[in-house]
Amino acid sequence: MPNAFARKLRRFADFTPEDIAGIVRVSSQAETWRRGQDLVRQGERPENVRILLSGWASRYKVLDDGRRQICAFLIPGDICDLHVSLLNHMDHNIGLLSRARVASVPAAELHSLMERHRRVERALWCSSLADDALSREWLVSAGRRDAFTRVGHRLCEIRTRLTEVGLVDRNGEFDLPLSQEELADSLGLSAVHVNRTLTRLRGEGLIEQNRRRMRLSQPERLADLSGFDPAYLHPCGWPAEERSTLIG
Amino acid sequence: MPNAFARKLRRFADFTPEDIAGIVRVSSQAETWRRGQDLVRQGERPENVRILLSGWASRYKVLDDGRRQICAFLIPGDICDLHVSLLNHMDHNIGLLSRARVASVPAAELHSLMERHRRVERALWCSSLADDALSREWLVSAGRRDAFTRVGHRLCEIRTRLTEVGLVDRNGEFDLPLSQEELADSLGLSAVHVNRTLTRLRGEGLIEQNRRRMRLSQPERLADLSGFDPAYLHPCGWPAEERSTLIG
DNA sequence: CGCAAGTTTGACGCTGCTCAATCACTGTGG
DNA sequence: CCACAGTGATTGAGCAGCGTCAAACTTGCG
Repeated sequence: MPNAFARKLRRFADFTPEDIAGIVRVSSQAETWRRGQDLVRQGERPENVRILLSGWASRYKVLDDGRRQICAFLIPGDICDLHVSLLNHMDHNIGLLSRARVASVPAAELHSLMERHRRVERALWCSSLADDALSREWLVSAGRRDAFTRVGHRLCEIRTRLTEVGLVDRNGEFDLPLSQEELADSLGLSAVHVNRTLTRLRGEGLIEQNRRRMRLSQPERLADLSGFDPAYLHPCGWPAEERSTLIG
Repeated sequence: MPNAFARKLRRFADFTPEDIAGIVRVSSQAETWRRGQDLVRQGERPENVRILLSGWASRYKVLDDGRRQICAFLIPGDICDLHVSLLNHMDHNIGLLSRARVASVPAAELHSLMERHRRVERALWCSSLADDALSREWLVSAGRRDAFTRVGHRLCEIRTRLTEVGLVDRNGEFDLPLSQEELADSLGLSAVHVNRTLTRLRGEGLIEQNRRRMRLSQPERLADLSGFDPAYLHPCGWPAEERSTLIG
């Protein structure tokens, strides 16, 4: 599979080789960005749609007093903003959490791709819906889960998402390029409390870490303890029996 | 303006009379529902797109232990799920917070409307983007605002949304058909603490309530105190100077 | 080797939760 | 018309989860 973007979309549709070629063509112009840079800032009206080919990014907002809330993690294959051309301005920032390769596609080009390849269009909308579902689940965590289940649930979610794009290795290990503060800002917790919670998870034999590598030692048990049910990630855009009839 | 749905969409586009007629046609078949009924349940795959013509509804999820998180309020004119046909299942419930009139539109009919009236299609996507922005702001509240600013911010948001669809009267009063528990479940707080917070807001002369009528006595001050900036509601789908060139 | 950024740990206290009792309001049946 | 029940609002007491502050330690990087 040519690149992360195509790999991700394939989750939502059975593409023809022409579909794939179209996807790869629009996402071939990539630039390398550094950790800490902002792809887009609040209030801007970007010209292009950005696609993450490698590395992590986040949507985030900053309050008056400097507190920050990360609203989404973007991982390889994710589109940063499909709808750029419809908005009058960005209501949040998109910042890079690691070094990353980013493709920049003029909105018109993406729209024309969607016109010519309806399966691609459908896959893009599905992926956008999956993002909405993710966002709802983050709200449930922030609103109604305690620190322990919040952290556990988030780790399960990340592992599942990374698995889908082939970024979890045979041992179940994956790169997690997040500082504890960034994780905290995504969960609505303080960095100190995230630290204590990770320590506890480690102590209970649920996770193993060194450096920026992470492994969930007992994924099913952690999922159980933290109420993680991957259904909301919509692992497939539509029921298997309809895959062939609905597309095209 | 014929109905709440048309009134809402008009915010995002300059429609022709034919556009309006199309909108009204698809949303004319409405049924009355009672408070407490669920329009759609988690796990279902609904056939039709639902549109709220009057009354309030909520998207919500329930955790294993019975705790509930409301992820969105739907008010007159809102579409409950534009994307129903793309999903393999609902990842949340939609429940009615008050008696309501609900139109039920076959997905195919809505799609055909969108094909024939591109301004309507565009308005629908804009409204869907505005919902995403709302959802992000709820996450910011749940994650990073204290109880006082959380409640104040939510009240400002509700007032702004209701104003946009003409449901705030000359005195600034509006119907708020929410119990304190429902408000709490939307904010990630306990009902008791929401009660104390409302009492404080009342004590500071920021709000006035009786029964289910609400009035923000000093809207600007409350907005200021709670960090409410309506920009995220995307009051207009695109900049004014581009209204005429982008549509159609 | 040395600085900067990130992690870890402890102490302390506040915000917001839980439990529980009381009060107010609305609708119901006798 | 009134007693009664059920739902929601209000208030108090007690407490715990999590935040803040601060210091020590570790790791990454030039």
